[in-house]
Amino acid sequence: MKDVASAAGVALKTVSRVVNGEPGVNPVTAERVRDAIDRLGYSRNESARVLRRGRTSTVGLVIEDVADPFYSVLSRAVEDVAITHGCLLLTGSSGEEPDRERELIRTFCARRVDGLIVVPAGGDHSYLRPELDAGTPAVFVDRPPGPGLDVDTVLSDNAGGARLATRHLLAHGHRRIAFLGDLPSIFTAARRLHGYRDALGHLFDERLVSMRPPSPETVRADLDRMLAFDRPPTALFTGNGRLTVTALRVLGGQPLALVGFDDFELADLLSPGVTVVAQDPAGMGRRAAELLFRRLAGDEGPSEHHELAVRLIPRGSGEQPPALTPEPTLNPP
Amino acid sequence: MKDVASAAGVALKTVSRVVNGEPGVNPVTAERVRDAIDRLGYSRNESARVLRRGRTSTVGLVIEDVADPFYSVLSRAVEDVAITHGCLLLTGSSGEEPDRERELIRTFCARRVDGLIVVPAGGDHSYLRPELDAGTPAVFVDRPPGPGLDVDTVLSDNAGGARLATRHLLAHGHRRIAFLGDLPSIFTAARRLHGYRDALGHLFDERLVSMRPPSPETVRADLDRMLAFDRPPTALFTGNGRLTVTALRVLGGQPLALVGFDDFELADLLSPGVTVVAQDPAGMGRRAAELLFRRLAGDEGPSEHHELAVRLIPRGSGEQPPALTPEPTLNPP
DNA sequence: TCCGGAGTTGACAACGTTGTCTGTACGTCC
DNA sequence: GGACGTACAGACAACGTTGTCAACTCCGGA
Repeated sequence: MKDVASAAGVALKTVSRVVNGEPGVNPVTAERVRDAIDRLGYSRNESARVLRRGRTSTVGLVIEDVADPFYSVLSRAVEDVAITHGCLLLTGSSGEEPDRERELIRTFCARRVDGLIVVPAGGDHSYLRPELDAGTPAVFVDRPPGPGLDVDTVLSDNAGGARLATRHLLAHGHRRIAFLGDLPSIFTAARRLHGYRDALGHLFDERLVSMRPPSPETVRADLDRMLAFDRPPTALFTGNGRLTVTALRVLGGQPLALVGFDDFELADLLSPGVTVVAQDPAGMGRRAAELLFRRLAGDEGPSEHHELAVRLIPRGSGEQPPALTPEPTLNPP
Repeated sequence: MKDVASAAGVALKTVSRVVNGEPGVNPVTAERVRDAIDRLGYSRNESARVLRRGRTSTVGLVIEDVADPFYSVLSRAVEDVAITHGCLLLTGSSGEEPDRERELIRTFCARRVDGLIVVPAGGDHSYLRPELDAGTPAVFVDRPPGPGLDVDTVLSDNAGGARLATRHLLAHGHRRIAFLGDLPSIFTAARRLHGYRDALGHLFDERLVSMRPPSPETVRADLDRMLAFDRPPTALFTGNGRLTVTALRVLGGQPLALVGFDDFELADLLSPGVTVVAQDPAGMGRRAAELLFRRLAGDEGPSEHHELAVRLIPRGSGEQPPALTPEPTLNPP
């Protein structure tokens, strides 16, 4: 900028004014400055600008894994909103590790992001307190923050979705409905278990529930075990997209009705099509980003807690009737 | 930092030394400083640090769309490499629009990223020249830059992969093999067309080729037209993942052998499984990032051009023999 | 007693911007 | 003719770091 100033024969401040489109510059002078800028290929140093002004026009996004379609769609939605506000997006994958999450947030804060959007992996976010008090707003998405932190949240109706799925299977005649979920320490998994249990009422049987990190081995073991029961499940409700896909691979044609939480590409092309409870990751990202930018614009209202609706998409796998099992005869009234 | 200094009763510079782990500080003093840091919840202002040191420890990544699995996997690989170098990743989606690509790169450069990784959308990148000359290295991934720019590239063996796919179908008895690709102005689409044509030799028939932006409508129209020919295609080679999926939807059980470029989740679960030529997006991201960090470490060697191998994964759809068609009888020797 | 050197510590400038304030020229109004 | 307002331009400090260099203390050796 100094070079531009001397090239144009004006003071530093005049160049600054031209670059920022501030009023009060003679059009002739401004033109001369713009010439010099083009000639020298000058571009403003944002670091210095940020240092001086205190705002970075940057938003930090912490998700579990960009490579997961759910989060990459959410991520894109956030980016699209950010761009309309002239903001750049810093993205980091926590890989479901609280330490990496914290490290990412620390790094983002050190770089003075204007705001944070977080899909939390850890259960304790008290370390965010100083940042929040310092005026850096945060929005939690998909899962709420640890206890004691009163921030905006955008969640899915997990329990409601699970109820929907379970009732759907009940309505198609199933009474023995298994549930595979992730660790109950994960908020969404716990909420979905709750909805499932709620919908089942007295039909709930804890032997038909398994909550652990999904892997082909664990899913296979769980399903094998359950299917060997006297009264095996006739339907399966899977608690997230990865589990649904893994279960499909493991089942390989077993006559088990299936409803999965989370929609996924090609669910309609499998045979039968896979009935799912679809969340709206793009909607969540958009909502969270809009909320964040409202905060950045000065909205000081009480923290907001949004819950986005989910919808059941019947495609075949969830509408199959119970396979013939000895169940009714085993349990005469 | 000033506050920390006065709280600990030392000079600014001493705090700086402690924060940066520089030697030559009395352990007792250092401890006192660390205490003060914890007490005040101080964290270094990276903007100021960047301004002073000239390096941002930031890398810019421009892709077409984070929400596309190919790019989100690539993106994650880049992030993983960046993190081992203590770098943060700025990501932006160009949406295949040259203007947005340019705008993103301009923004990244204004923020003084240390380096750029670009999946180019546009065909002209001469605007990058000043940045490159100024010492900001760039690596182009998936597609090369426009003419006249001599930078590192990491590409897939597109032509080889297309040859592989086409020969695979030929080997299974097909002689009428259709090709659906994206616009030939897109580098990868053109290379794949080239490989397809090369493998077909005199069997090439331009009426079996359609190259335009994929949408359900265009794909349906193209396939309907081709299947109505006297000698319709018995096999289809789709030039990218989106086209493969769209074609699968449109075909809905038509007896057409199929090989697709790009692997995708669940390709194995469809029936028949979808035979694909798989690229290695994670490998591309990793390779590009490693290359970039080598440049950042001072490697001044001539520009490198990596081509990653692809592999054919037979799953069923590409091994189907030609359906019975009048072809042989229509064309007696 | 003096000197040299190692081990610490601090003062100060600089990075490239922008906010504040001051200065100058010119035109207008009384 | 003088006071005043407007439009424009520039000087200077400040943002929060870090690199440079100088200074101070303490110790052992001459």
